[in-house]
Amino acid sequence: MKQVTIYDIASEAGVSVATVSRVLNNTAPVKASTRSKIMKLIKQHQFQPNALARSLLKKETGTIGVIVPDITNPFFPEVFGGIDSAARDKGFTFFLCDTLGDYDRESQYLDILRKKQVDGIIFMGGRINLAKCPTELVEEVVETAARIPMVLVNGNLPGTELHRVAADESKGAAMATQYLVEQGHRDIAFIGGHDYTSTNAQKLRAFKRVMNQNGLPVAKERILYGDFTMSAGERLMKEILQDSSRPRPTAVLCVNDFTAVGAIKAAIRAGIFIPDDMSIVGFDDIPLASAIYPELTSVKLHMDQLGRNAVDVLHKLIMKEKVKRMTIIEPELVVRDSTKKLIHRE
Amino acid sequence: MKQVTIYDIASEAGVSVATVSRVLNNTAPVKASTRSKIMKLIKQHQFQPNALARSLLKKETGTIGVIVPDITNPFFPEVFGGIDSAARDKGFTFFLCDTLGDYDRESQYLDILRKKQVDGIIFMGGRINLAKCPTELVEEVVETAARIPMVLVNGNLPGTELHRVAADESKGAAMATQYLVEQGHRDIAFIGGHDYTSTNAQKLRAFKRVMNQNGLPVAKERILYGDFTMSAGERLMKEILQDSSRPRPTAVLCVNDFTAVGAIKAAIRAGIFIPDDMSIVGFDDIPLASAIYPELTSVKLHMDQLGRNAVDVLHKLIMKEKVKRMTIIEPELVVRDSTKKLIHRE
DNA sequence: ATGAAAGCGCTAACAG
DNA sequence: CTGTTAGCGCTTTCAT
Repeated sequence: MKQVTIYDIASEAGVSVATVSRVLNNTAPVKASTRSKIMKLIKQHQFQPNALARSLLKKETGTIGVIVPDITNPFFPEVFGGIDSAARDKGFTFFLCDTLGDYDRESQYLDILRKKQVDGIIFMGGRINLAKCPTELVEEVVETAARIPMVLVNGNLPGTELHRVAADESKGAAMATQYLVEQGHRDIAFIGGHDYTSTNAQKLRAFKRVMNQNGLPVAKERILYGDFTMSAGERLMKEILQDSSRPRPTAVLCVNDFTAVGAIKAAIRAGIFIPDDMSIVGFDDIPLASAIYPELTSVKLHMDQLGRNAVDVLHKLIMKEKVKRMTIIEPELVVRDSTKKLIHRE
Repeated sequence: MKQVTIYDIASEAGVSVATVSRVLNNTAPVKASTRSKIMKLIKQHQFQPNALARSLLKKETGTIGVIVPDITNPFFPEVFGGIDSAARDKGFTFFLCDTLGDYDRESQYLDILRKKQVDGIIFMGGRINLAKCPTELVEEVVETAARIPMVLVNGNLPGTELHRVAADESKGAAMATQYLVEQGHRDIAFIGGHDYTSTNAQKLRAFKRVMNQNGLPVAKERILYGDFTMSAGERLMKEILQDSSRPRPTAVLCVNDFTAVGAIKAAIRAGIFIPDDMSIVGFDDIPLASAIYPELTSVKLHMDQLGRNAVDVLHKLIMKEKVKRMTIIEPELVVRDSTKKLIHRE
């Protein structure tokens, strides 16, 4: 089916393309009768102006590129939801770029998004979550950001001036730890993720700091590393339970909800009651957290707000308005049923 | 920062734009020395050809529009993952259009995608899941599909010739029901979704049919309707448990996993052990299903395959190759820990 | 092997 | 109020 253009409409209406363009964009007054004649033709032919041609000229596409490491991980759809709800009324459409955390794919997408002339980029995951990101990878991002407005969500590239929106994970971990301590827990384990990620580093540091401030020791055996998955949570919890060299911890802080859910499963399987025998805290508060039984106590990161704020910042960047470089979202500890005051047994 | 164009590269290299275009696309032989000179300039300026201009000319954008009703519902990221993995190597990028199940937004996106000249559309959710879809809504889709290759995923618009890829939900429901019956269950309830959705209708019909075939009655009180959410599952399970007019069913078939998870929670809270006191089957097999305790027996719909097959069909449509109008994905019953053989107590 | 020039469909001066 | 025209950045004949 041949694409109908503004020329077809114009000639059929007996006017010039300029006039058609004018009614299309309401960019100048058009005689009512001409206008309605044109409108009729537009309806009749189901004419939709070619956005490529328009964008080519206007140098704006109304499109935002959203880079995520794994859309299958509930964290990111939640953020995306926030992005969408904040940007759709501004008329933006989204390229969803799923990188699978692969740096090469990130690079490719950065290129593609430039070619496609997106108005802005929201970058999540992958290289911006590394405790130490290789210089070339940083450079790439910086160079793209020099040409296209960009905001990093929940990540960082130290040494750069990139705009960021992030949850205060360190504070969240501190809150959770302090809460557990106040519930009477003294022997708390930390089930972490990859040690080369900044999120793991931050949470672990905060955990240790708060334990310290409370005069509580953290044995080396109490720090476990995994890969942020449910099965890692299961495996690590099993490890903890099998360690017969010491009594089991009365509480566990997990690096994210997946890990916590896995840990809970392993515990229940081993006949340990949650929260009676052991308290468990997750991180992120993805929908899963309140879906399981017992409902998970978790540090809510307000993923939707993360998305919404990212759009705010990005939009200002696009409009060349002034924005502050860093936006912090306050986390919130959501206490549910997986944690409990410790009844000292002696 | 001024966008650098093919003209800048050309003039700086002392050649014509045609030559630059040729090295860019490898579309005709270029003298090695010229080529390398150009390449160098491209690298140096970080030149990326403007895809809009190219697409305007070529009449293809390498972009697919993916319409989903709710990216926050794990079902859709899974499908999207399949789409992505099948299409990215073909060089496609994706517009993710989240409609929130709102028909107006669906219409808008259909328009936007046409304007943006996408090469194809994958349509999920909303109007294509209605048991009876209003004619105007059907028309819109048909008209779009007349201009842009489109495939409907897990939905249908009866009376149209649109291409579809769908899981056999009816069969899935039949399998699950038959399985429960074979486990000795005779009093089975069905916790459904909205009665105006085709998915609910299909599953319910299959459920009743199989019960019938086994000579088992289905009391009216055993069919409950909700809205596919966890809280509906909770509420409906409570309702079932509070009905003192009859013994509680020994098994429950749920319209989806969310509902099942909610039902399980309500049951556990009421002191009912799953699966010992009651068997529960979910539908879809989203990741959540295997995350909870007890792990949920569920009808796996192979969401990723749904996505992959949709891309296959769409790609052939785009290439104007022949494709069959309907692709069925076989469901699979995944038996886990939420179901159990019924031990008759009398 | 390379260049000149004609568009792709649209918008935005500039005239009238 | 409306028409003419010059591009936006790129690809592609058609020459050379």
